Amino acid sequence: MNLIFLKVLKEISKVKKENISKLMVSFSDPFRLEIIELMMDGEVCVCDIMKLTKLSQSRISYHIKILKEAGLISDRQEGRWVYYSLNKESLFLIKEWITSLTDDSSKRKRCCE
Amino acid sequence: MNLIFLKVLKEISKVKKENISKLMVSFSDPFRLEIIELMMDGEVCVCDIMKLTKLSQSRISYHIKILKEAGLISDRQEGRWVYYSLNKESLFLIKEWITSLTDDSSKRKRCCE
DNA sequence: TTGATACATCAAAATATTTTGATGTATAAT
DNA sequence: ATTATACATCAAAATATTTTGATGTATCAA
Repeated sequence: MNLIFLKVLKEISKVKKENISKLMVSFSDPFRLEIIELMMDGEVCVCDIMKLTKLSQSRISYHIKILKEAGLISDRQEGRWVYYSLNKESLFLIKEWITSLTDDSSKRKRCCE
Repeated sequence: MNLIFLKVLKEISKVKKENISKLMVSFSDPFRLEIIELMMDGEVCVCDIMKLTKLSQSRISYHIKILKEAGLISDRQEGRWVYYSLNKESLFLIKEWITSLTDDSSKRKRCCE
């Protein structure tokens, strides 16, 4: 493995980490969690979310934007409506990352004196 | 199933949701992600984290506190040192929740007109 | 073409989180 | 007893996120 290859590898893991970070941020707001949970049952439009949560329209749009930029949801326009749904791949990415955290660690100590 | 039982169930799911929410918040900061990843390899003390990340001591303590309050990490004192490690159960809880998001949904539409 | 609906975007205000530097507490070594 | 180390806590400042209300754009129906 040469230096350039290692650099590329590092870059990839950095990108992935940034992905993870954005995904996690998108989970970090209780209203976004609510919206996400609504999407469990399939596609929803903003108007659905408005009815089911009593959040204001622009507030929902704001949170939707965060979710979209994190790559957690996809959208599909149909006439005046925009339908949003969860991206399974993103969820899989997170699950993978969390799994990597629990994978049998060496339990080595690093500390100090 | 009577009403009280349903109420209790709902309460439990609310508590769980609050747990999830806190856990997610604890993942939402890039420095906390770094700290978490350091713990993958086993226990670490604040001094380890200082050496490995160049974050200031009080800054690390702050983030540690967030992680602890979310129930994501445990601590164990040994003389002057405090060793922190990941709680596998919490990670499992998140994984479970994320899995529930992907579990085959009915794809029903709710919308509008 | 006019008006209504669905949603996005924007800037300002409100609110929350994070960082910093100082100080506090406990343990341990001299 | 004094000093040094490891870490926690605090209040103030810096920074980031969220909410609000107004306005903009596209689609559709009358």
